[in-house]
Parts: sequence; C-alpha cells; structure tokens
Amino acid sequence: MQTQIDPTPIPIEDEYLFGWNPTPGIVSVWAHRDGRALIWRRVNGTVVRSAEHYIPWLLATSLQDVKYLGDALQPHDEHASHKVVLRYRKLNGPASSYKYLLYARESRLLEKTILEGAGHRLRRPLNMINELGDAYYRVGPVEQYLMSSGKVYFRGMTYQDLHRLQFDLETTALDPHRGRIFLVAIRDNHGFERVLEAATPEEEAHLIYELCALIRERDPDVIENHNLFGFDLPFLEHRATVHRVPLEIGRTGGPMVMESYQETLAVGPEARKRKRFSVVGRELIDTMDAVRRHDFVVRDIPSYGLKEVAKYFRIASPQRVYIEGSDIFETYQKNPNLVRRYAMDDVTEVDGLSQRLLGAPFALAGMAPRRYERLASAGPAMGILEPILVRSYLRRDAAPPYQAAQQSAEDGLHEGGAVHLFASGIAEQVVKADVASLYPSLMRTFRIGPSCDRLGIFLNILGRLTDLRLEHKEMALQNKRHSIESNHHAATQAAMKILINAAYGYMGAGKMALFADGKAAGEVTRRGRAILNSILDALRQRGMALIEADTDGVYFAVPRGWSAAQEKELVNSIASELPAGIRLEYEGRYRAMLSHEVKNYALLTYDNRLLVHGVALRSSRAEPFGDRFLRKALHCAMVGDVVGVRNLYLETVSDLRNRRLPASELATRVKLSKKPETYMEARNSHQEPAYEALLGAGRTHWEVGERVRFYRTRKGYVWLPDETEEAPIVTDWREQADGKVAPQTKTSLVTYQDIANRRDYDVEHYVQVLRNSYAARLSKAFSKEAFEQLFRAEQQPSLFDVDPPIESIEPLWIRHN
DNA sequence: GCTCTGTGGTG
DNA sequence: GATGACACAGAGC
Repeated sequence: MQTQIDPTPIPIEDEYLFGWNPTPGIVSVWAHRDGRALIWRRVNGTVVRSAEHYIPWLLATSLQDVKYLGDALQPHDEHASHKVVLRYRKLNGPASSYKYLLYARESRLLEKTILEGAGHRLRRPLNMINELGDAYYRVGPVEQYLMSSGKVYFRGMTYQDLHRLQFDLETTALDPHRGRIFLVAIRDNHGFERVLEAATPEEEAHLIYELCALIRERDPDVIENHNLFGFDLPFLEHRATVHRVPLEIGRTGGPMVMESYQETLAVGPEARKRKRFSVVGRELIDTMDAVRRHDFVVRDIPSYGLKEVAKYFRIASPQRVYIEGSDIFETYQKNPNLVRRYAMDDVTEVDGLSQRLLGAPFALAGMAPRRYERLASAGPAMGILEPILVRSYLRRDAAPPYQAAQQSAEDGLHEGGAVHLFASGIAEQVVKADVASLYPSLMRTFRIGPSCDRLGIFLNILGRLTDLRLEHKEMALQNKRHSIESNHHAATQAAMKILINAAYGYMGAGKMALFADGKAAGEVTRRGRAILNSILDALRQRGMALIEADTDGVYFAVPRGWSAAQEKELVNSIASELPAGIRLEYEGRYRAMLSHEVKNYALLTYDNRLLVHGVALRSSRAEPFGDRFLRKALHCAMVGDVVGVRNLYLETVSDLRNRRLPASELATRVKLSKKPETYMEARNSHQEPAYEALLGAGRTHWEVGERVRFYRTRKGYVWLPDETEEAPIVTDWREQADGKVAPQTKTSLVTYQDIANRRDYDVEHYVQVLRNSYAARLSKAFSKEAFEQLFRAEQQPSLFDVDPPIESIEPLWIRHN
C-alpha cells in the first residue's frame, strides 16, 4: 500500500517548481525519438505500463533554416494537412531569444529538415544539430516528454514505495581483461537475498545469465550499487560480451538490452568521460554519485569508498565482514562462506546508503523534468535548475533568452569569494562560524537575478524554494524521527537546498547557460566579500585569533577555557550586526587545528577524531606506512605531544632500517597510460618505474588503465600483483634422469602474498620518503630549527650539542595577542 | 616554471 | 541519450 503524502493538487504558483500534470506514481519513462513514450507507473503496489505519444520538439532562434519548406511549414493551429512536415509555435519574447518552438511527428525528421536548410544556407553538408552551435536548443526525448506534459516522476510516492534492488560483483581482478566474476550478491528492499556463484571460469556465463533472469523476475524499479557505473556495469558488460550473453535486464515491453553511450560527467570531481548505461523501464543508481554530491557540501568524507562511507554514516554493522580487495578471491577459495557474507554486507550497506542519501534526488525527480537516474548524478545548475526554468518559460508560452547575442554573460568576468589565511601553526579551542547559504541569501535579499529573465521566474523559484525548504525542515523536526513523514520532509528540504545552492553557480556558468548573467554573479560575490569582511572585523575587535576564512565561513581561536555557550554567544552577537536576511551560524568547535595552507588543515574534534582537509596534508603517493605515520604524527602535534612526534618518527625509521615492515606497506600504485609498444619505444631514453616493475616480472603485455603496485629495491622496481592468478597448478614437463619426459605438477611459485611480505626494499630511499613527503607536511607546525631537530634521520646528538632537549620544544602556537 | 592531463572508485 | 559544482599532483614542455 502506498503512502500518500500531500494528495492536494499543485497550486498555480508551484507549477514552475513541480510541473502541473498530477499523474501519480511514475517510476520510469522511456521515450523514443519517433514520438513513442513508455511510462511505468506504480499503482497500489503493482507496476503498470502505458504506451503514449508525445510530439518531438526543439527551440529555434529563427525560422531561416526551415523557411524553404514553404507550405510544409505551418503555425501550430493552421491547416490540418498531411503535407505539413514541420509546425511551429511563436513564443513571446524579444528579438534575441528562442522564439520558435519547432515540432514534427518525429525527432529525426525535425532535425533532418533543419540540417538540410542550414546546409543550403551555409553551403556545406551538416550532420548534427550541434554543428549549428546554440542557434537551437534541444533536450533529450524523455525531457521533451516531461517538459511538454508537465509530468514528473514519483508524484504522491514516498521513497519507501520504490522497489530497489542492489547487486554487487565479486571478481578475481579489477580489470575484466585480467579477471572474471566469481560471485554476485543480490538483495532488494522487499526482503529478497541471494548469492550466485561461479566456482570455475566455465560457470561465469551461466552466472551472468542467472543474474539477468533474477533481475527480470524481481522486477525492481531501481538498480543500485556503489560505483555501479565505474565498475560493476562495465565489468559485467565486458564479461557478457566475452561469453556472448545478452544483458537483458530491462523491463519487458522495451528493448531489454542494456544500452551504453559516452557521456562526460563534469559534476565536480567527476569531470571526465565515463560510460553511461541505461536500461528500459528501470533507473540505475550509483550511490557514489550521491556520496560525492553530499561531500560537495560538507567536504568531510575521508574517502568515497563504500566501507569508509558506511562507517562515516554509521550504517556499518558491527558484524560486518572486511576483506582486503586483493585477498577476496583467495579467501573465497579457502572460506567461501566468509566471502558470501562479505558480499551480502556490501549490498546491505549500499541499501543503507541509498536510504540515507537518495531521498534528495528522489525529491528532485518530483520537481525537475528529467529521469530520476539522471537527477541523481546531474549537475544541479545546468542539469536540474535549467530544465526547470525552461519548462516554466514554455508553460508561459515565453521564449527563453538567447545568450550568444547578448554580451552580459561574458563581460561579467568577476572575482570570486574571498580566501584568507591569517595564521599557520597549531591553534587550540577553534570555532567555525559561517553564513548559511550566503550567496542565495544575498540574491534573494537584494533581488539579484539574471537580467535576461524577463518573467522573474529565477528569483520567484529561489524565493519559493527558500520558503518551502524552511517549512519542510520544520515538518521534518515535528514528525517522529526516522518516520516516513520525517524522512520525506528531510529529503525534500535537502533537495531544495541543492537547488538553492545551485542558483548562484548557474548565473555565473558562462554563456552556455541560457539564463546566465556574469554581472549579476559578480555583484553577488562583491556583496559576499563585504559581508565576510564585516564578520572578520567584528571578530578582530573582540580579540579573537583569526586562522582562515573562505567565502562564507571563518575558523578562529577563542581564549582558552571558553565554554561552548560563550562561543555561541559571541557568534550570535556578531550575527545580530549583519544585514537582515543574512544569517551567521555557529557551526562547530574543535579541540585543535593545524593550519597548513589555505584550505589545507587538520582538525581534532573534542571526541578525538582527526579530520584532514586539503590534499597538502594527505599523502599523494599513498605508501601505506607513510599515511599511517602522518595521521599519528598530526594527532600528536595537535595535542602538543612533541616527544610523541619524535618517538613516532624514530620508530618508523627503525622499522624501516630493521625491515620490520612488509613490502606491501611501502608500495605505491600508479595507473598505466602507455601501451606496451609505446613504452618500449621510449624506454631507452626515459624509463618509468611502473613499467620497469612489470617488465622485471616478465610481463610484456598490459592494458592502458591497469593499476600497478610496486616498490623499490636497490636493484630496481618490483611488481606487487594485486590479484591471485587463477588455476595455480602448472604442469611442468621435465626430463627425468632416465631420459623419459614426465609431467610434474606443482603449485605456482609465488602468490602475491609472498611478494607482499618481502623485505628487500631500498631502506634509505624510504627513509627519505618518510622525511621528505610525510614529515614535511608537519613543517608548518614547528619552527625551522625545531623541525630539523625533530626529523633528523639519526638519533645522534648534533655536533655541537647546542640543541635544546626535545621535551622543551613547543609547536608553533596560534595564540591571541 | 608553466600548462595540460589525470584523479577520485571498484575486486 | 552530454556537461557546464573541485582541487590538486605529476607529466610534459
């Protein structure tokens, strides 16, 4: 039974935000370019499919390319004749806008007709609408369907109503060229759990077939996993191709084959090409996208890996099985049950992550005219806000602005937010205060919106979102914690926050954004800098020790012994001096902070957790021993335990010198970018450790993109394989004493574990690495002399014996004047 | 030194 | 059937 939340019709003023068509329960849409659309709706617990038609359309700045059609081009309300190829609707708007909505019964026909006309005009053949620059504005078929119908996903549904299935592959290697699937864990939120296995390579094809059959049988609306697009689907696709097993996991009624196409996901740190997979009738969700989006705001997640993230969100079970990635297949051979549990724990955590993080995209899908799976990973500015704005303009028969003709987007090259580093070193009793939604607050308070938005919809939506968000936040608190209602409101407010925070970035997005306005964006940052400066002045006047400030927030140290209440009172008193509509908030307090550089610092919480921000304080080389050293040393330094830092350093050096650390602790990992041929050509002039390590191990073939782990010895580099080869039995034909040849079986000589435990590394090299790349990150915590003394490689006293005793060394404290 | 490219994650 | 939110290190010039 579905829970109906807010069954009331959509108020007129909210049509911009939520669309206007009340159709409930849409869980998936698949639209073809020929005008066919398949809609799946969840009605009282069952899924119904309907086949519909929509009219493919796009927006044009002029009719010049289609004028040649003559009578075959008609305004929308005239001549019902079969000779009409294209119709258009003239939208209200100034000369420079997308004044014409062109449509035809088929998308390809629409585009071909335009391309032909443009080809005549430009006197060259054209193949794609993209070649015509931004004279035309197009969206995908599903977006066309949703924008013109005013429908959205999930109307009247809550997150619990979705049928979600998680599956996770366990493989013998990370690279599908070098390994295979040996196990799949599957579960769904209706209580289903299953583990499929392929003990031998021959069973892999059947395993894939079974997985597909199970998905069809369970028939979920959504398929989820962590790094689904980055690992499971590409791996599955590759193995399915090898075995020629069709990947039929879509909903019956559409083509059941997984489709894939290239896309550039330029969302935050994901700005690179990756393959996008899509399935008819189901939504594919990668929980890592949600983690990334969450971290964009909080910037607090140490790693995006599933296990780390599950711990971070406290959804990891205490009984959870942990197995090192490279040990999984070997463990499976010895103790398959353990790996079964491990894999099931993985999918269970993915479900937990989904419940925790996917509510917001779910709520976004109830607003923006795009598929749920796209909204889960789309950039909120171009990917979500803009479709909402365009839909709103079309609803009003208004032409969206055409930027290329206007200068305003480009000439607004402006300064961004202010970034200050006031002090480096170690501070105690640190407070973080920041302005809640600084930029959107400024936009709303001072009515700064894109000048090209004639209808004022941008600011209208921003205002509506801000008000509604507060209401949902309030409702989330009023309802019982973790109740369906509370979760629904919490997710909705989170979705609105995403949109609100996108508003500023969208205005500054440059000329590709339809509603961009660089000047307005510049005005926002200018006012933002002024607000930040007044906050900093107020803190200085009150004698606080400023550490660093960035756009809308500041870290500072308060006098020793202050209580949290005193800190809050200080922040509130400063907040009360700011303009109405600008809210300065007390965000948190920390026992200590190491300030290294702008945006690079470590925090120690009062419950002794270490939070590290910025890559300057993280290890880029990622030798495990160095990483561990750095975390411990940071902790010691931040509590003023200088002797502890020194001892830790001496211990680590001694561990290296006495070869107490296994090679795996010292290995780095790099991704190969050269093909074997390419490297062999350049090898004489320029050698690279990763390739030399492979060649040294007798490997002459590799794929670009393979990750190679290796460590350094005095003789060269040693490859540390990340996986155990399958079929470890080799048959060795030996000539025996009597001259006969007989087969001799033996197990393979080395497993990766043997190599990982070797100790033949170049000790002096790693002592250098410890000092130069790890200890160096503590340089800002001490004076130059103290640093030299602390990290002197040898224990010998200095020549002249003038060093002060270690016990007397203090870190560089950031203190009040 | 500067610009360009790659990276995050997955077994 | 595309995006348009980072912030840095390392390679290549």
